[in-house]
Amino acid sequence: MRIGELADRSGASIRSLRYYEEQGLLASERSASGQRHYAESAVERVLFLRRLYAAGLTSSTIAQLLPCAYAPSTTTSDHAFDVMVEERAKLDAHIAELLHTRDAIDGFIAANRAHRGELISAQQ
Amino acid sequence: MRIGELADRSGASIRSLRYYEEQGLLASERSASGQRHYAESAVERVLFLRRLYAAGLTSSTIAQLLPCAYAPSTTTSDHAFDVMVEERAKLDAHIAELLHTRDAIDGFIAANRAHRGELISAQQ
DNA sequence: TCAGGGCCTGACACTGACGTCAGAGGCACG
DNA sequence: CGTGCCTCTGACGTCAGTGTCAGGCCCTGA
Repeated sequence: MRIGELADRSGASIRSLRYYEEQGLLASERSASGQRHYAESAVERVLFLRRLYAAGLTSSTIAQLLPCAYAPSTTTSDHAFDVMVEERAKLDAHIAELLHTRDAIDGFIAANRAHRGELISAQQ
Repeated sequence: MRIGELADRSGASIRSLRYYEEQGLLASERSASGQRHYAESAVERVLFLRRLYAAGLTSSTIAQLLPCAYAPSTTTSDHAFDVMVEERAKLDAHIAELLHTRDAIDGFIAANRAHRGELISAQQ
């Protein structure tokens, strides 16, 4: 498929797809005229890339761990494996932080609901 | 306390503290000469601000929901309350995404460990 | 009273993942 | 064969939070 279709199906913009390629995260076959062509599997790959971006990973970090994700058979992926384990740990810490933040917000929401409840009671 | 101490105790840079003030997120008393002075409570407030930033909230979003967090008694905080509830929902969705991503990474890690196990077995 | 560190404002630099525009060629369809 | 949509490269713009620098005032201790 061409880049427009991949964009539609993955939810990424055409600009983003070209950027991912520039960063070495997404390969493409080129037609004689230079147009990019992608296999079906590219859709899922882009979705995974977007997931990693959403998790706060940077392009270069993703580039480092990708070999681990897509070529577990290579012996050269020691670094990729280490990076992936490290990022998993960071992600875990980040999730814990977010849970804590969510609890804090829940506290404020509860306090407000209580106050609103009082207001409503007072009005009645 | 002055800005330098607040920076030390909150972990935020002096630059950031001034920026938070500029965005209406952090008030300060000014001395006659114009220097900022903060109460003890500012430390905790800055920590909360940093937590919200880390959760991906933007300055203006934080500014919108802060009244709800620090003045639940005002009747004017309807909008703040709505924003806070909305952000809590987004945060929840984000956490779910991250958990999903973590699972995906765990899958890759497991696949790699398995392969490494095979390698080690083959070497023995 | 001088030194040195903290603080002030204002402004420009930077980073990263894009948006967007310009100018040009590719490709299918009527 | 031309029209219209898709794609190409290259380059500059954007946004948000922050770093950093300049030029100058504040304030405490020797």
